[in-house]
This record gives sequence, C-alpha cells and structure tokens, in this order.
Amino acid sequence: MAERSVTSGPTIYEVAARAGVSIATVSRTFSDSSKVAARTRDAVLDAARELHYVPAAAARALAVRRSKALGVVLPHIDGPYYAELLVGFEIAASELGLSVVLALAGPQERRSAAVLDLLGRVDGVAFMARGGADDAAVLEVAGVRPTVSVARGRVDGVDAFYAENRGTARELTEHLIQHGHRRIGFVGRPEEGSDIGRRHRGYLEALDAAGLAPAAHFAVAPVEHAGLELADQLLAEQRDDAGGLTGLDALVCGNDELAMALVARMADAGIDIPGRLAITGWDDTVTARYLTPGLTSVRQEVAELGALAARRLAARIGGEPEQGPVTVASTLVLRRSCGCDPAAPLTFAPITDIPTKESS
Amino acid sequence: MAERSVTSGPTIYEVAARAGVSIATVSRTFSDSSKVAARTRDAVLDAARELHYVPAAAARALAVRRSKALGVVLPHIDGPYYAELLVGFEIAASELGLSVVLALAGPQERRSAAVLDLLGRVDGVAFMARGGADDAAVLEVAGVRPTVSVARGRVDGVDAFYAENRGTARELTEHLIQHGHRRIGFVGRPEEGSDIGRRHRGYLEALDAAGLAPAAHFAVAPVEHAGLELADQLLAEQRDDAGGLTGLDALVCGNDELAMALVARMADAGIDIPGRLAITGWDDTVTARYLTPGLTSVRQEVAELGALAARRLAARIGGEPEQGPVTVASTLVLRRSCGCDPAAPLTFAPITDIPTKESS
DNA sequence: CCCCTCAATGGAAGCGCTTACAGTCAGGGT
DNA sequence: ACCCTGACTGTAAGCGCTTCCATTGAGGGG
Repeated sequence: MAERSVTSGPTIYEVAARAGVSIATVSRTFSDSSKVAARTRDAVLDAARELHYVPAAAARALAVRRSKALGVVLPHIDGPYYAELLVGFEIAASELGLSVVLALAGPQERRSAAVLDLLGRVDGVAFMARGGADDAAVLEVAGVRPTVSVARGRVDGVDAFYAENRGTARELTEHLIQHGHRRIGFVGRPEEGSDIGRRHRGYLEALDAAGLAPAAHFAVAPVEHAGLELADQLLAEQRDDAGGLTGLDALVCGNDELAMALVARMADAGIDIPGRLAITGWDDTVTARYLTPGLTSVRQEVAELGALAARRLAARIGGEPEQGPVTVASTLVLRRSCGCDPAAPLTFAPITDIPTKESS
Repeated sequence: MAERSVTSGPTIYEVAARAGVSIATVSRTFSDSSKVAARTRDAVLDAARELHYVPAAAARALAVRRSKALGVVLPHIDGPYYAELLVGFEIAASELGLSVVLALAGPQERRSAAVLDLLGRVDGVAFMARGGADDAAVLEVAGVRPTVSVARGRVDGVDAFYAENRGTARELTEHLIQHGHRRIGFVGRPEEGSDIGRRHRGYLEALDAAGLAPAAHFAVAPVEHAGLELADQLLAEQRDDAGGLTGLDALVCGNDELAMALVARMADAGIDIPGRLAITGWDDTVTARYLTPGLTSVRQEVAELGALAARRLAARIGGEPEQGPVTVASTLVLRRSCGCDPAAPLTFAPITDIPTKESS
C-alpha cells in the first residue's frame, strides 16, 4: 500500500513554479503579503490551493529560529482543574498565533528525555502545578528557554502565576468562625510552595487572629480515597469515644475531592453536615454544587490563570524581562456545608470567559 | 535587558568542536549511538552536557521529513471527558516517542488557519468529538496526513474510534424496563453520527424489542442548563396537569450533565427519584456517584480510546493502511437513580489504567 | 528626454540536522 | 609483506523556508 511519503506534499518550489514566480515571492505571500502585488498574490494563493500546499513548519522554524510554539508540562491531568488551565492557556496562545505542545510528566526516567525533546521544539515552556517536574528541572529549563510556572513553587528566573490562596483561605476560615465554629481542623498535606500549603497558611492566620488553635491537621494526599479513609477513621474514633468526633466542629479541606469524600461518607453515616460538622472544599468543582449538602468551596479563575501565563510567556519570548509573581483573585462560594443556607436552588456557574487583557 | 537570542543556544557544530569530532558523529551519537565508539560517544555526551545542548527539533524534522509529533483537534475542553481522552492519547504518544500538539477548535474563521498550521507541524492528526471540525475539514486533512477520529462521525479514509454506545444504551433501557418502567423518555439531541445519536438508537431498539413506544423525546443540547430548564418545564406541566409528570416514569439522558441537572432539580422539588421517576445518565462522571440518589450511568474507557487512537495514528504514519472502526466496550454502572439499591456505600472508580496492547 | 525613486521580484546564502558515500586504520589471513 | 574486512569517522549535499541584496521597470521631476 505504498503511500506517498507522508509528511511531504508539495513545497514552496512547486507552488512557485505553478504560479510562475520565484520562491521568494511565494514566501512573501504567506508572510507579509502586503509586499506582493495583488495579482501575483492571487496567483500564488490559487496555485497553493490547487496543490493543497501545506507550509512546512519545521523549515520555517529553522529559517527564523523560532518555532512559534509553547510547551506545557503538566502532571497527568485528572479532574477539570488541569483541563481548564490548559484550555485557558491554549486559547490565549492560539490568539497569539502560537501552537501548544503538550508534555505530561511521566515516569521519572523518561521525563528528562521528554523535556529535552519538548525544549527542542518550543520557544518557551510553562510548568503547571507541581508534580510536573521538580525545581531543579524547572531551573535548568529556565536557563535555556523563557519559562513560566503556574500554581507551583517559585523558582528564580521564572514568572510565577497563582490563584489567590492565602487570603481567601483566611476569609473562608473566618467565615467558619463567624458561624460559631471553634474547633476547626485542616485536611491536606501542605507541601511547601504548593497551593495547599498556602491555603493552610491562610487557615492558620485566621485562627491565630481569632485566638484559636488548630483543632487538628490531617496531612493526607489531596485525593478522593484519602478523604474516604479519613472519614472512616474519624467515624471509627467517634464510635470508640462515644465522644465528640475527636473534638472537631469544622474541617477546612485542601480541595474539593477531599471535602466531597468526607461530606458524602459522613452524611451516609448519619453525621449531620453542617450541624455536627461543617466542611469546606476548594476548587468549586461541578460536584460541589450537586453534593448534599452543597459544598462551600472556592472558585478560582483557572482558565484566566492559564491565559495570563501564555501571554506572559509570549512576552518573555519577545524579549521582555521577567516580572514578579501574578496572583489571580479567588472567590468564596458559600453553600450549605459550612453552615450557610443559601435559598438559591442550584446555582450554576457562568461560562468561564477568558479575559482579553493582561492584568497585573 | 538584551537576552541572548532565545531559541538559539549551541548547535551540533559547537558540540562537535568541543568534543573534537565531526558533526556527523555528534548526530550519530544522538540517534543510533551504537555506531559510535564508546569513548567518542562519552566525549560527545560530555560536551553536549557542558554546553547545555538542546537538539533543534525543527532541523531534524526538516532533514528526516518527519516531525515526530501528532496533532489533536478538540472542541474547547470542558469536563473530564476530553481531558481523559487527551491524557490517554498523550501517554500513548509519548510512549512511542511522539509529541502532541494541541489545537482547540476556536471560532470558525480562525479555525482553518489554525488547522493548516497544525498540519504543517505534525505527521498525523486526530479529530476528537464533533464540534472540533466539520466533516469537510476532516476529509481535507485526511487527504494530506494520516488521520483518525475519535467519538465522531465516520469519514472516508479516517480510522474511527468509538466507545460502545448503541448496545449499552439498549442494555440500559432494558434494565429500566426490568425495573418495571414502561413510559420511558429520552433526553438529548441525537445529531447524526454523534455518540448521543447512537445512544438514542439503542434506546429505541430496546423499546421496540419490548413492544413499547418512546414516551417522549426532549431534543435538548447536552449541557447542564438545558437539563435544568427541562426539569423546570416538566415540573410546571406537572403542576398544571396535577397529573402524571406528562406520563413518564423514566428518563434516559444523553449524558450525565443532563441527568444530574434533572435529578437534582426534581429531587429538590420533592419528586421521588427513582420512585416516581427513574433517571439515567452517561459518562459516569465524578458527580454521578456523589449525587443523591446516586446516578446510574455508563462508564466508558475514554483514556483507552485516546490511547488506541494514538497508536493507530502512529501505525498509519508508519505506512499501515486504514482499518475498520474500533469500538471500546462500555459498562453499565448501576446506582440508585434507575431503581436499583446497591448496598455499596460510595464505590469509587479504580485508577484508569491505559492498556498496553491494541485490541481490535 | 534623462535620471532618480520606489515598488515588485528574483537570486542565493544560510538555518541545524541527517545520511549517503568515501575515507582511514587496525587486524587477521595467507 | 599485502590485501581484505569491518569498525569508525569525516565530507558534503540536501531538507523547505526566510531574507538580504540585487535587479528590473515604471513613473515622476527637472
């Protein structure tokens, strides 16, 4: 089934020949067509169309020493969080005429080869969320290409983007306090420099400001099954003590996954949420609003974060210097699980729109 | 802040000079290093490391006439569905040493330019889900590059991949019938060749086989707010009739989004789900298992679908001919919303693992 | 009517890498 | 000692495009 050599097709030479012009003219037609006479341009365009000409990006990249592509390094996406980040990034990139090359951080060994390969084909790279690569790797990349990081610890020479965490976590915790909760625990492992780490800080600040002590800290991984296990553990202790759920009346969770699992399992076991135990999440996932009771959470403008990162990266490639870290505001979404009782039935989020301008 | 011309860095020439060999040897070292003497290879590798050499993918691509990259065209990702598809695809691609270039289908006008650009930088492209591009566009691409489609209508010359829909929809509907439901409606617009279209077909077949007639068909868009609106409409009619929810006792929904919205709104309004009205979804999203009652749905091996598509695409690029469409099995996930009462508390899905071999 | 200007085009030199093809050199066989 | 073999390595010709420098004409001014 001898296919015509894939990835070949007509070149600028064939188009030039067919249009009766030189390759320089064809090239100009495709880049700055204003320098080409209208008649000539049309002839070239016709020829190109007839031949199904597809410009070879590699050749162009080689000639101009720029690939017009941005690289993204992500941990294996799961959940809407990374997807949204990626969408925001892609849309912004494509508006700038830049392609996006994806690299999911795989097993450690293959990782460095993959990153090297990525580097070779892009003009700049964005590291999203820790887990994608360690700081050393990021630093190394930053030495070779403009680099930005999103929702990730700071690294020198790298523009950092975050969704606001600390302040909002503080607000959230204060809100819980206003509801009358006093024995407030935290769920999630606060790795340094991570989002959850910053949320934990805000939580501590709020408690401190109110003269309260942290009631408990469950440093578990931010995943569903850890939440389920923790719920089971708490329920078991409760049974033994015949006591007060280990002296807790509220739990601030590092993300929705954890919170959802806790709410569901606890409620299943007959614990009154939020009456007996208030629980909050973070991320405002779809599930948060379908949970019973509705999960109080925090909405982050993730898509915007991605978009900002892409634009900044493009600017850096264009020669602009590094800038300080950028924080995008997050907002509390109050539902029933914290103790509120919003009359609203099912609020659903507006379509996320990607802002067009960069805000600093 | 005159940065060193980005995207430049040392070339194979500098490495060769530093290692005291010719560029051919450096090149060989990086490709088939078995043809290079061990001492020489080490010298080259050392030099490369010292210089932070990054091979220019564009130059290589130009020389070998192959970019080692696959393109993916997606509608704007939202929800875990596309994310999972993409992850499966990326993992498989990277195992094959191929990069993934992403193109989200944007506004119509910019779309063709974006696709052209994409074509120029990849060896093959995967169209995922309709909405990414119309059939004509796919066909055109297929004439120029090996092409596969995933969860999308068939197009000549394009290898197609689907999650099983019709048979499972039939099973699901039969299941509902076994529960004693007779007046079963369908929710979702069955665009031809779409997944939902195939689900609708299976639903009709089951009814037909049981000698039942479709009780209703609400051809709405497969999105949350359409589900909410439909729920409100049904509730309003119900109030007027003081009657039987327009003669329905079960609703098969085209996807989870629709089903979730219906379940939540109906339950909120005091309708007994599934007692008064059974509802099923499709996709087995996270929310399905956290909904009250749990949403009966269908799990699709989406990541596997993506992986299969990537491998097939690679094979096509390697010269293999087109093959018939491939279907990946889907499985019913029974929860309470259909009338079942699985004792299990909160079942949670196993980590999706990407199968290593292609099954046909 | 000549010269100059400017717009439109063509010629040709790379961009950094791969890969025939052609050497070079050390051994081994005779 | 001579030739052959085979393992390495070097030379150089592109891959398809961009772009600097001409070159060519067609007006316009004097």
